[in-house]
Amino acid sequence: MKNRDDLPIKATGHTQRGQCSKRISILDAAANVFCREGFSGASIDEIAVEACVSRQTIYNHYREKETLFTAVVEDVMDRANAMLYSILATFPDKSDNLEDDLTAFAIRLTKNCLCNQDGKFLRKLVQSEGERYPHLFEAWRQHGPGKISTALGALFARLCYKGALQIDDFDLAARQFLALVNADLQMITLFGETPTSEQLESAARNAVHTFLRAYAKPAGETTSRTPTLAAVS
Amino acid sequence: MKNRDDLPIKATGHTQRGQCSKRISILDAAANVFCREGFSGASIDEIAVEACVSRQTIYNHYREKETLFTAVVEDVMDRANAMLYSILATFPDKSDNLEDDLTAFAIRLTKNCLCNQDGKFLRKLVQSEGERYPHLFEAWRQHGPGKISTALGALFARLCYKGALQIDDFDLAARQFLALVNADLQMITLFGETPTSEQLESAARNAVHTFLRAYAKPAGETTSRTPTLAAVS
DNA sequence: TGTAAACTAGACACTATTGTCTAAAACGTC
DNA sequence: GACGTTTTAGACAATAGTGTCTAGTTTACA
Repeated sequence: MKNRDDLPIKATGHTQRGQCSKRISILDAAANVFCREGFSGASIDEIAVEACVSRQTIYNHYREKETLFTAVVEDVMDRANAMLYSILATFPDKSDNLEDDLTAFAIRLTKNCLCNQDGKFLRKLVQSEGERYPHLFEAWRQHGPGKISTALGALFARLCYKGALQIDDFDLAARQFLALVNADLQMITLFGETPTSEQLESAARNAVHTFLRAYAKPAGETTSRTPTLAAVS
Repeated sequence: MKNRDDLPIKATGHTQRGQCSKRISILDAAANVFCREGFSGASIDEIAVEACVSRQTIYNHYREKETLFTAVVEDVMDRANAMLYSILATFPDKSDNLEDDLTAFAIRLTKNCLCNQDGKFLRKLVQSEGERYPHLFEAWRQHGPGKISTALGALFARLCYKGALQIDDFDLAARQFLALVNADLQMITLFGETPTSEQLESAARNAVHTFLRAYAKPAGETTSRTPTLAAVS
């Protein structure tokens, strides 16, 4: 709903190298509108206005609405995946101060991946259009949440090897870690709101605290609390 | 997409008391179509066909599309809330065999509330239309997930009092219990699929096992593992 | 069997949207 | 400054959807 006069700060118009900047502002605007209105609720005209671009330009770049939609989804997915792996790379690898380190990691993860604009977009769009475009989100399913548990599980395994944790099933622990981090945030994100820093921090602290209650290796012991219950099938 | 010849088993047409059965089949069909297509993607004609009802009948009962939508949402919310509280009433109140009892409870909860048709509908619709109709879903926010943590928290408090658990913050524990139960199911439900019984059982077992690792009171002890870390703000 | 209500099918006006086309304008580059 | 490309604004047909209206049919019920 931006007026075409108040050019946004981020290069929109004729200042940047023209060819590329149009595509970018179209993708950005389309992501916003698709996220806000859903696929069928979004109109090309609305996207054109929000991108400060004529409607015809959109049709020049992306043949039709559906092409634009898939381009937007792929663009967001790429960005989200890149961000996700860059955050995963900051997983703590030493085991002193584990609670603080894990909490800080959880905050980074939620702030930059789960609760940012791209995360919100993907959550909404997968939920509302996932059944209609199964092939489109298959990549996300595979490389996004599908891989994140495995990748995170491997990182937990490393911590485990260093003796800090006691985990039977690494992937399960990773899924539960993510679930716990989300426990306090779901209600907020479900309504499209963005959690405050305080909420993110509190959620992360609660999650890590409980996670460590379940999975931390007791101080001096080597065999400890019911570790033989052979989790999972 | 039902043909009007193969009258569904559930009373649709002229057999039941006519006045009410039309409303019901309209609400049912509308719920399906809204859930499948979203608000703007759903067309009245499509709903009419799926309800085996003429379009005019829909306009007779519900003045316009938006009225129908709110009626559908309220209908589903009422049903979902009733089911939720009836399941909450089956929360285990004795502490022997706690792991099995909690697991069975978690299965009941997921099967009948979180993963059934109404649960899917609410998740999708809150996500896609929640921002557009904040007033409409406010009731759900309050009485649905808002209350469930509190109610479940109180039930955990009872178990705690009986000496089975050791919990600092009951509401937080309740949120985490729900989050853990969902940990293995999110990927499935996110794409609109319905988990199998095996998946529900496995998810519940994993969740309860970890939950008890974090919150079970160690067998003989009275003061135990780091209980003084004063959870939560 | 008769009456009032509910329902149906179809036509209808109106609006919104998609996607195409065209001529003019702006732009980058040499 | 000239050239080719990109962009723009607007008109345009085609389609789909909403909501209204009407005339005829079916239903419920007494």
